[in-house]
Amino acid sequence: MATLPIVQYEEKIIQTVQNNPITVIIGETGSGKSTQLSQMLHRRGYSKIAVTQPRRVAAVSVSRRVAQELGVQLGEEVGYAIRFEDRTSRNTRIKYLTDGVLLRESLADPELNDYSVIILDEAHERSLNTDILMGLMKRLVKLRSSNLKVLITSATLDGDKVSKFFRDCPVLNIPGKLYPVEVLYSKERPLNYLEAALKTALDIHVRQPEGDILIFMTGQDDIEKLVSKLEDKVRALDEGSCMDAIIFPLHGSLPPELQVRVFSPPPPNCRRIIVATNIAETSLTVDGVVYVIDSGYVKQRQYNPSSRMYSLDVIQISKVQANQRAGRAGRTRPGKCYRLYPSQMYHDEFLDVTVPEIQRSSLAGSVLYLKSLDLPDIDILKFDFLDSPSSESLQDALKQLYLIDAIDENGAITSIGRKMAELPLEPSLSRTLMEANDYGCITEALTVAAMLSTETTLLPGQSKTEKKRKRPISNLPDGSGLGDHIKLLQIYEHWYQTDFDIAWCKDHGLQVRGMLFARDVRKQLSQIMQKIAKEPLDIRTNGRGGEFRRDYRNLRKALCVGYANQLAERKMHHNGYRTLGFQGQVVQVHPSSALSSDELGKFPDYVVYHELIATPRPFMRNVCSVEMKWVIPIINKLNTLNVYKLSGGGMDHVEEEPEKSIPDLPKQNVEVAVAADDSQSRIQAARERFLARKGNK
DNA sequence: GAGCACTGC
Repeated sequence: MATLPIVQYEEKIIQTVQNNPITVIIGETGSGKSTQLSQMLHRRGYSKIAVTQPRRVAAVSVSRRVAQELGVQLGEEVGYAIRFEDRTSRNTRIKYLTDGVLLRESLADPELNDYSVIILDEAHERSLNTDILMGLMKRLVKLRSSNLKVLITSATLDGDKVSKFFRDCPVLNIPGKLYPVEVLYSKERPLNYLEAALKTALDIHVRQPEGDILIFMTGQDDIEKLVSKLEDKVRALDEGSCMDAIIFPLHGSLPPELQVRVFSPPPPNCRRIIVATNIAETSLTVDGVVYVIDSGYVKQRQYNPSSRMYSLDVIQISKVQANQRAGRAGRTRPGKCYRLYPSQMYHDEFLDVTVPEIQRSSLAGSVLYLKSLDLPDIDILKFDFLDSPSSESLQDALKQLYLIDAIDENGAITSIGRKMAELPLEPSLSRTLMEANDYGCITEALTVAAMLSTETTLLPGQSKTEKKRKRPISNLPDGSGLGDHIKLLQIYEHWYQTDFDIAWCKDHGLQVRGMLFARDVRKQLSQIMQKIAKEPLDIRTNGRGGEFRRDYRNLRKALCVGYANQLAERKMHHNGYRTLGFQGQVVQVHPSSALSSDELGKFPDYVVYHELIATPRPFMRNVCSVEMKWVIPIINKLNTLNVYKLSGGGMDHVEEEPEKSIPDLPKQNVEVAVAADDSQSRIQAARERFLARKGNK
């Protein structure tokens, strides 16, 4: 432990922290900042220290380590708090927690008076929550100047920029413990990065001394292809001409038991080749990697506020990401990084830093959260972000919140909005719960919200090989044809009737992890709703299967109110839909949907959707049938919407055209690039470069 | 008739 670089800087750190409200600490991987900073400050008598982490596993493992170093029992002086799990006590002085949990705590106590020190760790990852916390901290140190210290720690964060943001606060640089990594570039732009990766990996395997290879690809598809090609080629090598090789795929949708294979040591005289997504960039650290092959691409989800659509695009990585990937080769000894692109491309085309999540997400939830804090000195549109989201994105959030009654026409939070903010859900679902509470279907709405919180984990997990097998399983409920929300509800109720039987999930092709998660979420939501619930929250089933013939009118009505910002109207003569409000988008029901058509083959006239996704064709995912008479009041509300008033008059530029709920001519094309919006256009440019390259093939 | 990177309250 004594060898950690940070230890030599203790005096300097303590002095700086004592003399300044905010300190930025730049410490590379291996500097020991995550485990040591909190202990140093604890030794100097700071009474209670919070350390945020962007990931749950990190909060748990780092706190465990610190408890061990201090020789105390986890949960006593040192503890952690993550969703569903609080291992702290009255004695806890050093508390590791996810940034989301700290945000929740600040809802109950906006001044966070429990803590004398708050450390935002891994700030360079720029998670949505960390960014919001940075904005809040800036204001909090003013309010609590006498008794709060804030530390922002990061690996590669641009120290000057952050220092400037925090009124020129001091920046301390702590060296890391990484070994040197030699970076090698391709001479040419790759025509096909899969082939280039294959060739490079074989080359390393045949010519280079021992050491594992880590290859960064973009997704499951690429990974599976590359793994099988590598296996073929390695098998074809002459016996004894080089050491053995064993090849592992590594990505998020891999079952956990296959993921952990990369942590067990390889057999002797055998090289491991790990083909991974971004998961290996930060979340999982594979020991023994000496060679990194970097495709230069990443798959990233982004939100476009002008079309209100998500897309999942393959884009060029940033320089920061490229260097993070390279660093993965130097954790145990000097390594090499092979970049499958020329250095000129790295220097001229790659963005310096990754576009932060706050500029790639829908902000309805975050804006509602900030509104609910009731900070008198904060105007949402002028909230001080390290990197501000576009005004378009903030306007989009305000419009959405207005349509679901979370804020009034002047942009002030309503009493409904206040209750919504307490629920760890997207605003449309929290609004649905509020309405369901009045319609006597809260227990069903809780289940729907919990099931939707798990998203894809619920769907039958099928790998490539299983895909061809025609699903023999699946006598799962079908949502009575009313849509996916109802189907999810029925599935959960079925599971409930089996007493949460794990085997039942497996038999029906449901992912056990996802179902258990839904159960946890439902429990948590019930606890929060308990205070205001008008009837029991426990699941009610009559046990005779009769409930599956019901029409779920009240629940669908509640969904219609909750999803007032996510409504679509079927086009006259076919099954395409146009979204209602702002800029109508032409979209289709996702083919996996449980929604059924009538005897004429027509879908219902109106549906609500959980999300729009361009893949690249625009689809509504998770839809539910609603009735026209429920929709009319929403259309009326849409027509009275005034963005200028919503933003409290603080909007810099106002659209000249009044908002129309139903455009005269539907827009056929999705607008992707928004000239005024820097982050969107930068993302788009990165994407176009990728597509241009792809076209070269 | 499509296909999904990674987190998190």
